[in-house]
Amino acid sequence: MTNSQSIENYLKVIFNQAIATDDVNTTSIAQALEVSLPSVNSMVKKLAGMGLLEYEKYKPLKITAKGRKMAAMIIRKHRLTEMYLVEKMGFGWEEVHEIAEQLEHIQSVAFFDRMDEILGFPERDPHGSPIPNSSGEFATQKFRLLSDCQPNELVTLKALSKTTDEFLKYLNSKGLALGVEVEILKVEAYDKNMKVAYGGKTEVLSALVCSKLLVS
Amino acid sequence: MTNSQSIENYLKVIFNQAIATDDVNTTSIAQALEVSLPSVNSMVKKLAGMGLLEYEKYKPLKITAKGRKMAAMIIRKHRLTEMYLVEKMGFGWEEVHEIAEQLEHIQSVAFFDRMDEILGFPERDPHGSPIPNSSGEFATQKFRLLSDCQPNELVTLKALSKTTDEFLKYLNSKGLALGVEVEILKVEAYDKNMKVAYGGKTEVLSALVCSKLLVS
DNA sequence: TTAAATAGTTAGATTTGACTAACAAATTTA
DNA sequence: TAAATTTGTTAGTCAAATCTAACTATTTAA
Ligand SMILES: [Mn+2]
Ligand SMILES: [Mn+2]
Ligand SMILES: [Mn+2]
Ligand SMILES: [Mn+2]
Repeated sequence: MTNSQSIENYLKVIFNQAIATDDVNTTSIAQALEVSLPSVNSMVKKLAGMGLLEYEKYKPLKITAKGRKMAAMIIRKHRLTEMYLVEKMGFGWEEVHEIAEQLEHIQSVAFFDRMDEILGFPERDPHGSPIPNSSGEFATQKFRLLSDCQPNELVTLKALSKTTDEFLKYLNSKGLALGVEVEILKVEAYDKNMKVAYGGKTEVLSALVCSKLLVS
Repeated sequence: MTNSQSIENYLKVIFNQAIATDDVNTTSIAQALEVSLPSVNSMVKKLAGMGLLEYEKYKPLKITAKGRKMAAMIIRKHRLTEMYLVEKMGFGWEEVHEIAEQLEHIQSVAFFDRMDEILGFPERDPHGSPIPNSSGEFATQKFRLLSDCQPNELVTLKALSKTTDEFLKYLNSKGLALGVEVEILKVEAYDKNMKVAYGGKTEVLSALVCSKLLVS
């Protein structure tokens, strides 16, 4: 095999960080993957040798077009899997990430293309993140943070940012799901807590929660 | 992770060989996995250290109850996957083995139990091999070889032995599938070719083919 | 029943992907 | 701007899983 799981996991992290900040630093990769800095350093050299990154000592890393393409295909597999698990196998959105983290390394284009077909070529995964198509292209539409919205706005929950299974369980307990319409009633000046209304009830959401909800 | 893919692949091969011959030898493992004898030797010692095998220098290997149980769970994952790919994702029986070879290493009991449930707890995979249940038990019903049948017998194709994707494609081309009723018309004394009738036509099947078809 | 062939083992090397310890460069802060 | 802190690199080690070469035990055949 030319690509190990390890290589794929590094590449995916680097790609995701590159979306946010364009150039990427070693320490943040180490944190994301929970490995030591020297491990990152040596893998980065290998990835550069494979033409997936540009690397110069002490300079920030840049992902190449080839690296982006390859990363997009891994993310495609991850997100299609999550969507398939939720839509076709009855898992909850809080149960699928860990399974997808493993399935994304399966080497069978046909397997994922079949998932895609069965799902009707979805553009977003169960958490609202875009699913790259089989050419590696994907929606770049940006949503607003709920925490940037003002009182009296009426918005729709579209996606989540930096989600964890625990956060998803919290959202379940509050009846918050993608597509829910939320009206902002009041923003507390002191701590930015938001009083909101949705699904026929009112709730108070913390600033932390509001900063992870993407709306339009 | 306590079990690597490599460990799982060895254990599965050893289990399958143990079904056929009770005790297993190093060389046949090496051939099945296409690795060198020393590689097998060192892995066997490791598996013995894990309590999955009994190993004494120069003696045939024996799989322990613990080893059998673990192997059965891997085979369960493999065969459930094959069944799911065929029944729920529209793959042909000749397309699923290689994908299952990878998916069998996914560490999520829930994922495979959900497949099992969706499939209605099938007892056999698309090739007629028994699927262990979630406790590791499975049907041990033995079928006859078509090559052991006599003229004028009417039998049903139930399973395949030592199948490959190429053999499955050959069966497709001949319209042979599990459940097909086959009547033996004549056995050629010289080369054991069989003249058979099924699906409203007659065909001549070679001894090689007949020795891979399991019937009842 | 010895010799030849086969099967299994040991020793030592290699690759991959991790690690720690030590150090060097870059950045921040005083 | 010099010192302190943070970030990144190098060197060297380790474990897992593989290999080849050399050797030993067991089995088969002359
Ligand atoms: Mn995910
Ligand atoms: Mn992964
Ligand atoms: Mn198979
Ligand atoms: Mn496998």
